Amino acid sequence: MTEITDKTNELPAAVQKFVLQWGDMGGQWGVSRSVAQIHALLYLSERPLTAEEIADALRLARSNVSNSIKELLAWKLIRRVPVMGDRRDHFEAETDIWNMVTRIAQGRKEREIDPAAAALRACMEEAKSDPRISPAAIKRLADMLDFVETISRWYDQMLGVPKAKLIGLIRMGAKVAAILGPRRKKEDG
Amino acid sequence: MTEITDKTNELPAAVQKFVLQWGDMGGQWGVSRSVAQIHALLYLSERPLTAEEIADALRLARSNVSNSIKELLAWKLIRRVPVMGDRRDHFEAETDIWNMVTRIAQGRKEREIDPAAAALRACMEEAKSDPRISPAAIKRLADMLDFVETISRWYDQMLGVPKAKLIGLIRMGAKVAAILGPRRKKEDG
DNA sequence: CTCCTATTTCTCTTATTACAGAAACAACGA
DNA sequence: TCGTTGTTTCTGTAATAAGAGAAATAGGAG
Repeated sequence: MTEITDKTNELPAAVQKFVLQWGDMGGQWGVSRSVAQIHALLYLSERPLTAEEIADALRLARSNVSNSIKELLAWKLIRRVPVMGDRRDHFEAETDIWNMVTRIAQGRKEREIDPAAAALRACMEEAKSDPRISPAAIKRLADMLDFVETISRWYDQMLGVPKAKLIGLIRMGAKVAAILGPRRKKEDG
Repeated sequence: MTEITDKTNELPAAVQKFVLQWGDMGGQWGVSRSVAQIHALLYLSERPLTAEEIADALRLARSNVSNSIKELLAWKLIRRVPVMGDRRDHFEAETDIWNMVTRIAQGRKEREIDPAAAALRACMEEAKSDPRISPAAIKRLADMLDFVETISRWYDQMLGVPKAKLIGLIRMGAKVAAILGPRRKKEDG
């Protein structure tokens, strides 16, 4: 590598804006900024990039990129792709947004909802055998548990629906809402 | 108040566990731990509590409780209730979980999804007038924008559906999934 | 006006997290 | 056995967020 790092290789403004915005959004959710930024970059990249290209483009530490890539791979939001004549690893993003979100949804469910449900169940057990806990409180715990389990089940069911149908279902939202009689169009006070 | 603070007034273990767990979950989401804990406590409490009772039970600073209460009120997850013969404010939680989640969903949409969509639109505009951005990248940005807007619309529509019907819809999830032919029940390997 | 209650605001401390940068380690091919 | 590539681990640091505690403020009720 005898050539000097070329600073004119900077990202186009629009890409940069997207990367920053996406990274920031990631931060507000559970994801680290680096992870989200790398994902954004790969999502907009035409060709697979190496870890070093990523580190260079985003000015991140190589180690950070390595770990973030591992995380993105675990989420299956990016994949390793081989490139002819280059021994280095290259990565590209999943470009199908619906695949992306189902994967994220699945991951978040497993990592957040399921453990929460388990903890709730434990609370319930403990509460039932504690005379100090009022029946009302027990009922509320039960309601909560029921809710969480209902949602959990629903999540799984929806994840089982083929992508195309799910998209249709969501795009049909307006009709579903209308059929279910959201609020009659009379004059509302 | 001449009586000594009675340390035997501690929360039952099950309640404590719930409060801690809930507070922790809040942290993983966007909510501060205190806010989530206070909400958990009120959710299980039989009677409305004063800010000081809350501060005492959770060992939080009074100021912290005050601010957290304000936040919970803003989310409409708790409400102020008057108590006969006591000038102090008392608070109780919304106990209907479906109301709770619709309020949270609405809030998060306004605070997170809508701004993200706006930022994305801005990126799109900028990208379209930048010759360096490949058509492929533009397409991906467009896909993303379309997705976000679809979801945003869907959110609004679902929030417009009356609670009871929404519950029914979700509980029916299995049937919906089945009708949409998730994967035929033949013998799965 | 003067208690009592509640809210609000400040500052300070602590806890958490993200990240850089160095270095150790593993795998593989020439 | 070296050189290349990648992963992993460690340590320090900077940024952020949360919460404590004091103090100022506001509003009623008597």
